[in-house]
Amino acid sequence: MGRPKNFEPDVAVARAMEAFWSNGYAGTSPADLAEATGVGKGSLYHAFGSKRELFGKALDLYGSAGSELTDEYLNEPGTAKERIRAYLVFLVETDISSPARRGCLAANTALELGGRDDEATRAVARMTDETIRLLAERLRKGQREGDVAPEVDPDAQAHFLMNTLVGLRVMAKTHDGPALRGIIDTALAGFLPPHG
Amino acid sequence: MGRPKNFEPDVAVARAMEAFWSNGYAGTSPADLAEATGVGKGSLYHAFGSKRELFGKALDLYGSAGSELTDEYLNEPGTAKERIRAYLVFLVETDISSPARRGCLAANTALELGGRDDEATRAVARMTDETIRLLAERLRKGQREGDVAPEVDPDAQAHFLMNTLVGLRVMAKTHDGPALRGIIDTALAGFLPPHG
DNA sequence: CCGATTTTTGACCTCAAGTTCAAGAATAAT
DNA sequence: ATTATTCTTGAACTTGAGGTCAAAAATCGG
Repeated sequence: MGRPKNFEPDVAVARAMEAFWSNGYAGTSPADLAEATGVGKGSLYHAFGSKRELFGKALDLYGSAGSELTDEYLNEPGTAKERIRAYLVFLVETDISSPARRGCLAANTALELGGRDDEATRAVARMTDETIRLLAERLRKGQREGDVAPEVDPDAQAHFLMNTLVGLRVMAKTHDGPALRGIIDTALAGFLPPHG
Repeated sequence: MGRPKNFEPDVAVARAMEAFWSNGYAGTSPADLAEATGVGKGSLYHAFGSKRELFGKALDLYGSAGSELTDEYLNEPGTAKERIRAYLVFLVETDISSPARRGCLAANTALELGGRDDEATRAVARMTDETIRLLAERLRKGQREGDVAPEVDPDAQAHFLMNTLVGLRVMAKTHDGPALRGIIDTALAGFLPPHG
């Protein structure tokens, strides 16, 4: 009972996520959030408690949407190397095709809040580790299917790829498509094919 | 003539840089800057005009100090691969040895201000390109001295290394020494030795 | 010592961030 | 209808950010 909500909390979180993504945590004010979600400031506080809690929900959403997307991308038909390349290229193209250059919410958060907000830092660490896990899993699948050399260490390689990915999304703020695609090529060149 | 300054502007900029580095641009208030520099708020405004201008000076200082350090590190005796590894290890160790985990001011700035502050974005891009230049130069020197294979493309490799470096400094916010050192190993493994 | 000039100091101002809250509106159960 | 409950709205509050300014202090040339 009680008066029904005027908005879908999930939608509001999704819109808030976009706002935080574009402008950072500190750079997004309650007024901005009200405008982005179409929900009154008071209602937002009523529903979510605080800006920080809303941000927490937004981060969670980003994490689950991101790992879903990663999973789908990596497991489409193709070799591990092909799929990983496609994934990296997709992220880079997405980044640079928008003039906003908002990059990766997780990386942005790591740099903005890292060290000063333990919970946010841990949330980012979890997302990162999840992506690393998906990459390592895909590499092992590649080894089973014979398109990744058995001497490749999937965990080490996955960590390295994650690092490359993070780097790319930061460099997307300052560099252009050709530079970024070149980096992808170089990063994947050291990636041993089988019987190599 | 006129009343002499009570402080060394260079020192104030250096201290301001530390403050911005630790807390970000938005996270550092004029009051914080006054405390960090030991200079009154009014004097800071008198001397530097605005917080943003002071930040500009701090960024410049970071850039010149950084490229000096990079240059020194890369050109100590040793092969290109040895020196580049030493450089990466040094940065990572520095990052994780401090509990503040402040990372790289340039990367922090790229993510905090990238897109929203053109001048800051360009400043970061310049620093990045300068480091890439130094790396490429060192690789060419390695080719002349015979410790880097001639088929290596110094520019492409330098871009890739820069990207790895940026990634490491972001991941230093969330991951520990062993993980980061492992990434360095993997990144450098794809680096072809001569005759190879 | 007297201006002229430059710097310091601290009070002051404006504005927005982040939050709270009282009053009213919408619903369901009785 | 009444009540209990939940949500909305808009005003209001507190705090600090970012910056300005007038007055005092320190220096130098004459």
